[in-house]
Amino acid sequence: MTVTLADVAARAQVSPATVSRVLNGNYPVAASTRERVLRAVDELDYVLNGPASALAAATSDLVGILVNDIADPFFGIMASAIQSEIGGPGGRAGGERLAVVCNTGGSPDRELTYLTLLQRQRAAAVVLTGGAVEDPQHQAAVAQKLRKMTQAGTRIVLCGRPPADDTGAVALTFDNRGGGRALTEHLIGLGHRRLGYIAGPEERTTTRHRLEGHREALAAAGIEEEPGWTVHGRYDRRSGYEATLELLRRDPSLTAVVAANDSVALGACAALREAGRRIPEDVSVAGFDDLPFSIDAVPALTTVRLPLAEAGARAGRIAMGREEPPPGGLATVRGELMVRGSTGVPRG
Amino acid sequence: MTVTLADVAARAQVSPATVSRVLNGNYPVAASTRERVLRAVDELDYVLNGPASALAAATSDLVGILVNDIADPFFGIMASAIQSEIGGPGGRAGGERLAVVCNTGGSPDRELTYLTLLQRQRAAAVVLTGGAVEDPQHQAAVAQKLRKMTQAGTRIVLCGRPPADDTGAVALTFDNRGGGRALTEHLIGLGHRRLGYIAGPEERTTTRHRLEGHREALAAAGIEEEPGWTVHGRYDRRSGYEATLELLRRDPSLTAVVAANDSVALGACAALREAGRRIPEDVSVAGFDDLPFSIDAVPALTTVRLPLAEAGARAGRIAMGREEPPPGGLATVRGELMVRGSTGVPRG
DNA sequence: CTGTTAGCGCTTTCAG
DNA sequence: CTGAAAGCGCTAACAG
Repeated sequence: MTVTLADVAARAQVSPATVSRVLNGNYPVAASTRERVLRAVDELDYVLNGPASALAAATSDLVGILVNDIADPFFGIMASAIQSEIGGPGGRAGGERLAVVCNTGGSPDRELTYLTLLQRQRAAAVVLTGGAVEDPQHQAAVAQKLRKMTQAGTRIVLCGRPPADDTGAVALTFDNRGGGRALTEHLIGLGHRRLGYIAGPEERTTTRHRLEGHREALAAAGIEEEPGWTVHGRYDRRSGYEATLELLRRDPSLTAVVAANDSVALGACAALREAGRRIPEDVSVAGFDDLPFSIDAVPALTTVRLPLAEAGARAGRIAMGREEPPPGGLATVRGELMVRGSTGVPRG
Repeated sequence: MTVTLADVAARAQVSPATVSRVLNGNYPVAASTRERVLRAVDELDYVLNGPASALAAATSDLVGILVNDIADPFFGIMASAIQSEIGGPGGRAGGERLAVVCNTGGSPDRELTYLTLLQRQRAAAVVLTGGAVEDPQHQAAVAQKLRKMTQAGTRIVLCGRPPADDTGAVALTFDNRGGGRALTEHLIGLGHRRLGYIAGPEERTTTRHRLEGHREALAAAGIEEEPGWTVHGRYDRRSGYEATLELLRRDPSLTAVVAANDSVALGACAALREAGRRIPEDVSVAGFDDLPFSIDAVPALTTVRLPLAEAGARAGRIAMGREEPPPGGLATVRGELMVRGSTGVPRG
């Protein structure tokens, strides 16, 4: 029924091995023979059987990209950059790799299952993006899996994710703590003393690091955080909206709201506006990430720009072995404070 | 070196066949035997070899999702919904399917290559999202490939993409033309007579249909479009910004700007504001899609809401054979006009 | 440069 | 309910 390599060989009057060699291009073959084989492939409309070749060669051309939320541009931008570097279709010739992005939805279980699926497929490489869940049991399970996979020859790169020790994984970490501190220092520098903070989900490394940076800045300035100034939520707009309403209820005298990321900040702006507060005259707002839409907010959002595309591209190259991993297998990627219209001097 | 099914069989003192049956759960096995096998799997830390089983079974558990731009939430939202329905990890038990999203970047070549890769992998199903490129040669190539894949047993669903005849593919199409018309009718109803239009890339079906809807509305109202009122660009913010500047240069008397999508509309707003035009007092702006950030624009964006998540979920279910395809293999999904602050009565 | 020869690790009849 | 046997379609030594 389906055309196999043997059919092509028969038609081209060569051995299966030769067909395999011209298809893989990793072995010298006479030009005339190649010609003949290629013609046969074309005439028969032959399609290589991926599983069969992966089985025989004991490797596959799959590269996995794990993301927490594919609908969030934060991950989309990284995924896009990673993928453009893994030499997938349209990339440089030869390596026809299938970049597969897997959406974990932030669920530890899914993360593990996807890792297993990728392990089953004998993926050539896997890039895990974004913050990790801090549950020790889960982290141990992931670490063990990563270890197994590196041992099996799969290259693992963490992009925007804290390092996983003893796993053989290369990590490009974002300096969330430093960024968070810079942002809050900026606000304090403007004169703010009463700052609300809308954090992400409790158990995420990203959440914790950004919050810690914020608190470091507060502590350094001798500002004591009052209970109720921090609210946890999800990394989305709606969460920012609701959290801001809650913050306003708890302490109407806040002069600034720092959000876990830009989407949350946008939700915060909406809530503030509805509550009749002007930005930044009454309340300053700051985000994190500097996603494309952040500059379009009115006023434009003060935020910390993370070089998502650059980091993703680098992760992709490292995953493909086309770039040397950083010394110690760990590099920290810094963010850049982008001061825009949403933050200003507090009133009064 | 690596643990194989035979090792598990030996350890559990059963035949490889039995282990296979336990693992696939599609065959009666005595509870005690299953128990023993499962224990052995655990103790040996066995991982099924995906390619080997795909080869032997002649099918795989891969489901492909093709998107034009993974960094664009338009696609991210659909991909996320599709994936949640294909019973991937975290979904209902049993089917552990690997949903792989492939980013074509809008390139016809990549699209074809990814399709081939998926074909190679003997993907169980493929969902193609978003507009198609209109080049006849490319469309023929895609159609032929899709036909081949359906013949080989791969289920194909088009989501937000026009139907591909005679390919056996099910299509859930967005009513871009109707949405475009409704939007422009709304503007005309407000009193606008001079409307600029920022279209997407020339060769996309989505672009053409939305533009046609716009022109239908113009024609129905007896408004003659002046040359220069339409500019083509990409589906991103920057493009909207630049196109608006161009539109303003060509005809400063325009009272409304209709954008190809919400991102473009945001760029248009930015350009307008910088040019000192108030929205909507001086110029009304409308988008398309109703992505999450659109409601946060100031003023909030008038747009056409497309039920991206619903359509994606349905496409996913159809791809998995869990929902009956629509009659004739074709369903049209309508958008809903969302009138918000960015459109108003023209001045004067 | 090309053919021959063994498998890769699993599933699946077909018997028991 | 379980085992034995026969490949699935390809690649990779190893000879020539």
